[in-house]
Amino acid sequence: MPLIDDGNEQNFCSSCAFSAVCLASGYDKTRLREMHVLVEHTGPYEEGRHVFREGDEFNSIAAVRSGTIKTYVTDLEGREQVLGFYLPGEVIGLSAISRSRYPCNAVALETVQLCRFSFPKMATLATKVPGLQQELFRLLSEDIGKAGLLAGDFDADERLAAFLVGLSRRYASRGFSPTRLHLPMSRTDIANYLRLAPETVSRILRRFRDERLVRVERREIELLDRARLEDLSRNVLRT
Amino acid sequence: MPLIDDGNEQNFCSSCAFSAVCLASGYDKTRLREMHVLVEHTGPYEEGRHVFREGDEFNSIAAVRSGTIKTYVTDLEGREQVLGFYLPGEVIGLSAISRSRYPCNAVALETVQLCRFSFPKMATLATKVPGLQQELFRLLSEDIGKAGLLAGDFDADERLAAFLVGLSRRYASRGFSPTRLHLPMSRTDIANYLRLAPETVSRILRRFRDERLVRVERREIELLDRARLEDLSRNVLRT
DNA sequence: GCACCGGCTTGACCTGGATCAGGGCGCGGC
DNA sequence: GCCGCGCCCTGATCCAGGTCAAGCCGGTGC
Repeated sequence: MPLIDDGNEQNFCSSCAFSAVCLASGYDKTRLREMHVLVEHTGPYEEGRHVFREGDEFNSIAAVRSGTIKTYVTDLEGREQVLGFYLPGEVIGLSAISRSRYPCNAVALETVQLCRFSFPKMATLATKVPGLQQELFRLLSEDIGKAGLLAGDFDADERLAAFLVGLSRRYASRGFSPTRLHLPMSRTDIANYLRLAPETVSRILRRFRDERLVRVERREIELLDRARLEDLSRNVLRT
Repeated sequence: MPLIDDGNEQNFCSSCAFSAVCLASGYDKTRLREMHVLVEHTGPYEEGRHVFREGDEFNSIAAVRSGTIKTYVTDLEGREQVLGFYLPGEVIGLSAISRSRYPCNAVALETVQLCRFSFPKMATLATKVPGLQQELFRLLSEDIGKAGLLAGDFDADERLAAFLVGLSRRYASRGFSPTRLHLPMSRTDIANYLRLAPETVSRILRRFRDERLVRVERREIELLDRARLEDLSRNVLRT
């Protein structure tokens, strides 16, 4: 895992959430070089390969460059509980800071490339670059809110609609189509994440199709009536 | 709201989560004075009074000194959703950082006294006191995990047991009895927080009582069989 | 081609917890 | 004392979504 191109600003990983920060706030040549030292492009992680496992020592957070990651824990009866999906541009590992061990497993759903950041070095740099500290606080705080979203007592329709709209927005904010999306995860994973049975996801997707809200073909989904879906999910997503 | 006793180290608010940090890490007279400037003791907030409301501009986080705070949001149909309870020593307002507005309401359940910290000033100070930055990162990261706890698909028994054990642990870590506890919130609030109906909470509490797991008298609870309760809640709390 | 396998769908049935309805009890006001 | 009001408890009924069982469909190996 070589350190990345240290002289060439053009090649500085453009999908990393932090590069923009570093460039935007108090950016200068010296600091850019400091950033380079603590960024490491890793991968590819093929489908099914773990990026980290519960209990592993925490040392770095990572931005997804390409592919999709699923995080999950297993309960004492061995059942899996999906905690989240991470798309390109999103940051993984933040919940590990407090206990200095990863509290969950992270596995690649599709071939994944990562931008890995040493967290201790990052924190040190953050004391010198206020914008970076801000960005870290922001990312952490944002995740607190996100985690609570699915905790509410919403019915299955609301959950699934919110899931689709959420994905759509996340893809859209990264420049992908907000209406045609490819689901990188299985129905079972979606169901598990939403705390529903796979059969329920299947049935509701069927109903959404009958009501012309979506078009579904295997893992390709087209959102036909975003307004209605947004409406269904407004209690979950809080606009 | 006067700034607090600036000269006297003995009087420095002992229940504030951050004072300890400041004292532990790179503590010196100058920095202690800096801490004082950004700490403000506020209150009392009588039962039912709001500490902040959804949409209020975010400027400070606060440690609870005494009393209990409930946070909640209201959905578009006006129904309340309880997000959490904050006991003495716990920090409130962290989820507001990312959007610079409070994303929820916070109301006093019993007369509350607060230690209020200007967050911008706090962040600035954190660039000078690495231990403080660490502590902030830790607090934020911790909350990410906490929020996810109740999101799992647990049954009503597991939820209620986890609630009781969780409270017990939190009180214990602040020096209160881990077995005899006073519930500052109503059954309705507990039910709402756990995403159950109040009737369900009542029935399960009844059953726990019949099974000699707890003794219940109005809002006073004694945990009679902690081992069994811990066991019931282990999937939720993950030990 | 065919057989197998894993992911998905569909139907029939069951159940945990919500909902509805009613009643008790402690506390404050008068 | 008595009344009224919140809060809490309890029983009867209902239903969203889970579970069980079976079939489908596309992809892969032979």
